[in-house]
Amino acid sequence: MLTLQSLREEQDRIIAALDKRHFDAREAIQQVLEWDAERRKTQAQLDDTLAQSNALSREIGGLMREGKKEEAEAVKAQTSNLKAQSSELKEQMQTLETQIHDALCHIPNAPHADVAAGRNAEDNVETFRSGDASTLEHHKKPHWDIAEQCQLIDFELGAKVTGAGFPFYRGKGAKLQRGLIRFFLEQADAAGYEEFIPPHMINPDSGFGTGQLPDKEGQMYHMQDDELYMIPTAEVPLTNIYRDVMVKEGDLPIKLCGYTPCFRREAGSYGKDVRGLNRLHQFDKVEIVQFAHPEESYATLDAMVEHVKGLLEALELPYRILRLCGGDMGFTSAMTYDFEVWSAAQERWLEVSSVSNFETYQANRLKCRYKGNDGKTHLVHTLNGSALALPRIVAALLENHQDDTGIRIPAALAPYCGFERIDF
RNA sequence: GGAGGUUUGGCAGAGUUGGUCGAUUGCACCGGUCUUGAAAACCGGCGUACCGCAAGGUACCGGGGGUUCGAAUCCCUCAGCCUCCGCCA
Repeated sequence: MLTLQSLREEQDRIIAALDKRHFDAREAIQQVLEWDAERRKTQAQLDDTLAQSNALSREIGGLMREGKKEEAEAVKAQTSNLKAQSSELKEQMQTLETQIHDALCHIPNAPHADVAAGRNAEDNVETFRSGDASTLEHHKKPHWDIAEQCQLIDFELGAKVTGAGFPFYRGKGAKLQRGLIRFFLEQADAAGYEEFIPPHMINPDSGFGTGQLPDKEGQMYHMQDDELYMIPTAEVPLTNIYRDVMVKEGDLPIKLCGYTPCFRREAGSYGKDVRGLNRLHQFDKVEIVQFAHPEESYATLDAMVEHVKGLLEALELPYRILRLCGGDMGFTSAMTYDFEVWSAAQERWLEVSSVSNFETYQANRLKCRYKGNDGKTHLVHTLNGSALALPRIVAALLENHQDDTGIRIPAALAPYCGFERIDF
């Protein structure tokens, strides 16, 4: 969430930035600032009351030690009024703090100055495209047909055993998954990201830390008996490693990566968007995460974008990069680049990666800070990106590297799969 | 799942018959003296957050709640860790 300090100091800038999301923050911010002023006033009163209580208690302590019991009793009588006062003030404080917190939780991150205003995906800005329109393939067999024909993925079996959106991968389909995961992890490793295998379930504190809770509660699978959530992305456990941690300024940037399955309820999705591998309830992804110095975080974002580019180049897939407009960005992000690969059968672009800088929005929830040269503590900037999400990559590989007799596995990937072709 | 123990500031480790304890001490760390430089020694500093222009105040000894004029110290509850038992990949 945004910091109170930033709301106080840069109210106008934040309101203007949030306008780019078509989020009118004027009223909410006004309200928060009012509550905050009240909170500060209340705290001053409370602190004062408590200070008086403490003074009397010390006095009583001194009198008791000297054995002046009656005098002590007399002083005790004075405390009851203060006690009632302070408990009332405490209650007021708590109410105000809760109100402020709840309100802050419902204000999205302020987009970076370079982010375009805009309502939806059509307003996103293409910042890079591999090749040009003439290099795009068309009229290919859709990946769901190939997956069935070559027995790579069994959607119906998944539907029987679990439900729609939980496919089985089999044979070369399974090996392709494993090969891609290893390929992505090795690339991340080479780029200096430390590999983790995190838990696949998280507690509510972690869900709050990265912003899934309370805003996206319904998107996660929830184990009610144990109050745990299935992770929607490795971002959540990886980023929460540094929840409530004071990092050393010299240790920044911290670079982590990890492969996990990701679980998403995807409530409300339907139609062609969910066909085949387009949208699944469980899918595999390698995630990269960085904790960066605020002054470096946009250079870091660029470096992460370059990393993902390298992966798509190696897979020889046609792709483009979009800088999302305000209206299409996630709640917690200050700037996001989406990567899309071409589906030669569906003849449309499929999102395979999202790389974001959250600035201090997550760090403020996580309380992940460093002590600067100035001796003060500052929030770090957090960033993450998919590198990469597998299903749509598989779809794109099957469709774009298709010829009359089968599928060619790109040379960079083949060693990880153990085969160079999938024959029809 | 059952029984017992335990949880203190970056780490180690005091403090549990409630009362100058936000907390002794050591290490680590930062600054200074000394030194050509370093080490050693000595001196000083050294938790976090909030309120306040400041002086200063308030809160925090795993989390939450309670008893009390007053709690790191007593009670309840939840969680983590350790030991033993049970069950099991």
